[in-house]
Amino acid sequence: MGQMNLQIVKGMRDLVDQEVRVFAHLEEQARKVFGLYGYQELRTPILEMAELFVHAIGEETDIVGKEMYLLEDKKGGKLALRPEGTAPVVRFVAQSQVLKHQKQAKYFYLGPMFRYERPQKGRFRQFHQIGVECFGHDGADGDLELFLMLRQYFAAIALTEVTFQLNSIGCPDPQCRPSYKANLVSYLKEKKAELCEDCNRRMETNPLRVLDCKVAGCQGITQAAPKSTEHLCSPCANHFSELQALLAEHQIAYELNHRLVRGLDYYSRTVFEVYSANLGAQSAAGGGGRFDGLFAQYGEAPVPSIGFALGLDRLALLAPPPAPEAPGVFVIGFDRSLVAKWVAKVREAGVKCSYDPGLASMKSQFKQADKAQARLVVILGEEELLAGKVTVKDLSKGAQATYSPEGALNLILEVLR
RNA sequence: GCGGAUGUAGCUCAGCUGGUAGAGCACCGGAUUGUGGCUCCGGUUGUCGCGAGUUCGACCCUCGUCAUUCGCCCCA
Repeated sequence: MGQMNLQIVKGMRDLVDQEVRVFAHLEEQARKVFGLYGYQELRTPILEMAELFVHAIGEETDIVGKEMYLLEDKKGGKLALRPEGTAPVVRFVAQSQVLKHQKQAKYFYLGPMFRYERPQKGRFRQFHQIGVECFGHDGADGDLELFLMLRQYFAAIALTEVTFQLNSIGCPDPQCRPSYKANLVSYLKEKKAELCEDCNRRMETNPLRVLDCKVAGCQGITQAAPKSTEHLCSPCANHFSELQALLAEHQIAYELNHRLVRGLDYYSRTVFEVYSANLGAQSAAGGGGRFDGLFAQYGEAPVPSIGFALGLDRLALLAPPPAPEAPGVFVIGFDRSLVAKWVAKVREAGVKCSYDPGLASMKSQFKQADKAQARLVVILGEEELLAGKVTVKDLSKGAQATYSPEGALNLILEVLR
């Protein structure tokens, strides 16, 4: 047997200690804030029927076409590692029929998602999202609630420097998005020669996508393109202006971006993204929108719905790290059993405690205490052993004194709890 | 799937048209024979990503391969 290749799978990563604390902190704050708004935590499986995502996200999207992790179970059932969180939540709501006995259902979820993409800054094949979905209410005040909640959440994690971008892409009514799309396509066809190769392709497959092309030449053209918000049917137009009025009323800052279109097929009306610089090419830390038509795509009775997802890995790059872990005690000595006894005693008292199992030289043990960022050092040397006493040194002050065993423990509790 | 950059000590990196490797930090020891963090002195550390090729000789040149990273596509 040769040397095993002990290497993590491409696009996956191990999170250790501080990194885990950052994630845990972001999750904990989400639970707290979303809970205030009446959202319940929902944990869905990581595996779903592949079909679920094909219907929700759209057959021709890259996510379904080439980025899903697909596998078969032993009976040949086609499964997928979930590439996003909305479809599973919708599946749960439909399957459990919660809306049969309540008007609204509000859930948040957090956990890993999987897409087979080329990794780069802020993008991994296993990535983590925090998302929320609100079902059963179609008013603009429902949209507003998400913005209020996001604002509160960003404040809770001390995240500044983010901006909301907002747009409305209308609904499937023939008077609305389809008519706008036709309008847009005919405009784009006139400019065909000036658009990049990709955009010429997108014009056929997904014309709205031309709007967010990054090529400078295309941007110049799309700047002047017809805007979706100017071609909304009147219910959609009312919804959008109502939302803008509410945002103003609650002093939520946003930028209208008529070139904002979201990647997944299920969105309708309100779409928005959370932007930040400092994310390299991945400037979006999150995004969401309304998806009133998704239930119908599954052959279910329609349910007005809206939600968003935040990229946890990206938030972790942006948010200031949480407070470091509380310091503890380090026990130093030469007598194995005496050291072990004190270590146990301090830990049982609820204070973080470590020691050098090698019981190296005093100097070395002190260095380790410093490195472990201990606040107090319990010294069990020969003098202490003879006198039946304990010396405690405060590393932050450099001062030390000798106590009875009881006195030492009291001091530790006083300083560190 | 496509393009660019990078792979040398535990970490961050240097290494001159090719002559078989170095710095800082870290680690260990000493100055301080019971005391860290600062300072000074000394010491250890390498299949130079992997595999071929060119060459008297390759960390350096060629090709391949793997990995990382930044972009494109797409998306959180």
